[in-house]
Amino acid sequence: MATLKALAKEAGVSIRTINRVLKGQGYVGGETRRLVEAAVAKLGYRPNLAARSLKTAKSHIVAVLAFALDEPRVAALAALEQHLREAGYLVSVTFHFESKDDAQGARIVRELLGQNPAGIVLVGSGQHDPHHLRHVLPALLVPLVAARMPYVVLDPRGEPARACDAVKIDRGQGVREAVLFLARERGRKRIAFFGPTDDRTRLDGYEAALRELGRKPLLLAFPGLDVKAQREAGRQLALLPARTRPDAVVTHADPIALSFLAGLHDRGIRVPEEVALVGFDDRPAAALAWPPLTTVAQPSAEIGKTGAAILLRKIAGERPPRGGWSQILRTRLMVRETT
Amino acid sequence: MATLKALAKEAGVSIRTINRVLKGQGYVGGETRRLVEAAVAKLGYRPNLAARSLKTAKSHIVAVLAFALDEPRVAALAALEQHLREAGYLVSVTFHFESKDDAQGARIVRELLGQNPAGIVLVGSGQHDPHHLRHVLPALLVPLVAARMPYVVLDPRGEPARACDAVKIDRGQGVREAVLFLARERGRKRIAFFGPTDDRTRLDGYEAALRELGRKPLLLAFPGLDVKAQREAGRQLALLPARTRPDAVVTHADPIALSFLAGLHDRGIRVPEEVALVGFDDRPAAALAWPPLTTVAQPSAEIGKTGAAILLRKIAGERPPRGGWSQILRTRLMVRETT
DNA sequence: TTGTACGCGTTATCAC
DNA sequence: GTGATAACGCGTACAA
Repeated sequence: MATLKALAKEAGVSIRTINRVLKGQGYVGGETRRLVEAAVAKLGYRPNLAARSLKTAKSHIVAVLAFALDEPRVAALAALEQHLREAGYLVSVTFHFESKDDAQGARIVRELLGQNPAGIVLVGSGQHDPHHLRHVLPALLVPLVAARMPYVVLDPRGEPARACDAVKIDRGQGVREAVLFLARERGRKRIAFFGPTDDRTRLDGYEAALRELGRKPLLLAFPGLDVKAQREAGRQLALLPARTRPDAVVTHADPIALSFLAGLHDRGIRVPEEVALVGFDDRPAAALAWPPLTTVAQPSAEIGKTGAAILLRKIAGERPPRGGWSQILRTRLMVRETT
Repeated sequence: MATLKALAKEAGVSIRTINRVLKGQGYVGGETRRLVEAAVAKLGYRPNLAARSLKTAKSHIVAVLAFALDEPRVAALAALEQHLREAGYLVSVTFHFESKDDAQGARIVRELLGQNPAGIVLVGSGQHDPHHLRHVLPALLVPLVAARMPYVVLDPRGEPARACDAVKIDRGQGVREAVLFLARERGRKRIAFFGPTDDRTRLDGYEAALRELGRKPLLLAFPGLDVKAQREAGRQLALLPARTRPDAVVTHADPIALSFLAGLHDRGIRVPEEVALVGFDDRPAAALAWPPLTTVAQPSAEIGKTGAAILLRKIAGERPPRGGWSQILRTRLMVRETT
């Protein structure tokens, strides 16, 4: 590969001059400039980034540590990458999907720190993993903070046990809007919630909305993340007499909504006529369901963009703004055919 | 960050000795070794990878260029990353989702080459993009080959117009197995195909299976990738008299199958009793559909693993084996409730 | 406006 | 066994 020295020889000028032409700083004679540019084109010169990094003591790599990547997260990651690329950074991705082994996570963070990246991005866990929020994520943050490594967490899906700089989604607000939509636009009277109860973010929104409506919360028993059990829960709904049966169900996530929906179909309950249904996340499966699932969409592209912006400012050494770096983004209700 | 020099000072030995201890090559006195190890632990020494890359003229980065990332591809990418990580490489990812602009693709490849990565991985387009296979992908391969950059294409979803080293899926075989399963295990008599006809890979498998069965192909008119039109096609099926109506439909991909399924539901056609249905890819939406969709699964983890193996051997400078680097992997039929 | 020379941290060659 | 030391390619202070 061509080096600056070879380039200087080819163009018959000094390295310093080449440098000025490439950086576009300072004045260079027009003829000299043309000579240099011709040499660059001829030799196909590319700066050696390792040498540059060594000299400037700056890494041009931002490391992403991903604990789960469903489609909304991939979209967020793509947006993040695009913005960081425009700022001159290369994005590396390390996958750590089996989050059960806490020690391995620590090892991976150590390895990432060993790469001396300019910053680190953590992309939160999959759907509903309290263990991750309470133990895994906080443990990983400690060495980052200790090393003063600029970092940002993308959508931790809940409240981590340790305060951190993150781009968050206002899930409570999303659920609240969905409930109010069902009550006001669709005239539903008995709006239930189906999902884990140890994640307060969505439940708070649900309860807030019911308070606004002057109604009592209606929590369907949630059997856990087992798909078959969730489908069975949908079937059970048919056993309730139509008069006391919920006429709308807001769920914790799209997969949960779709499993529940399958149970409703099994028993011939008509959706949305008898029971309306709302998911959360707007995964591809939601739009492809029958009927297409109304769901609360997270602003994936904005998550990535905001995360990139925060990270770049932290890398630049800016002081945190009042209230800290974290930002909370709004969701959007995607109305389809289950409501 | 601690350097070798600081380490040498701390341990009271020369840099060369430190190096021997860290690399474990040559003999070092036991006492000296302990001294060095203590210093490493105390200063938290991490080798500067930029300096190492500069000296060894080897990059430790493998660049991935992704044109689309649905869940099966993310799984493949995760497997690829894990294997490359074990081999000491860092995986960078560049997203290029808007593949319409061919010039931008070329620019991104130029930029990636500018990073001087050890190798490059191309992760193929989304579902059914003939333009990508005929023009975009071949155009991107040219500079890679010209620069003698080790590369591998992960699952190009069809046959690119230009021969390339790739991990491929035997889609034809997958479709063939699905058809034979429907005929032999499920006793279906009129098995139709629903999907684009300009992609021969799946159609060939379909036709081969029907030949084996001594039957005539039955191609449903395909309206293109518009979801609503696909759903309408499902509705149209109801208009056919039950005696001539297909009793099974094999489709080109899961999203297409699910849109078609919605149309069947709209008209009250029972699945699988009246019409069986098979998808392709095993996306999350397939398992979450009602009824859960039988589909042909691609071996995502194996795709990633195989891709990593090929790339590592190309990076190591091995000569291509007889028949070239490319490998074709088998699919697996996931039998669920639509058959 | 242009040229020279040094140092970044690592690796590896060469003497001792 | 161990210690100096040169070189990788780039960026820039300093000199001309």
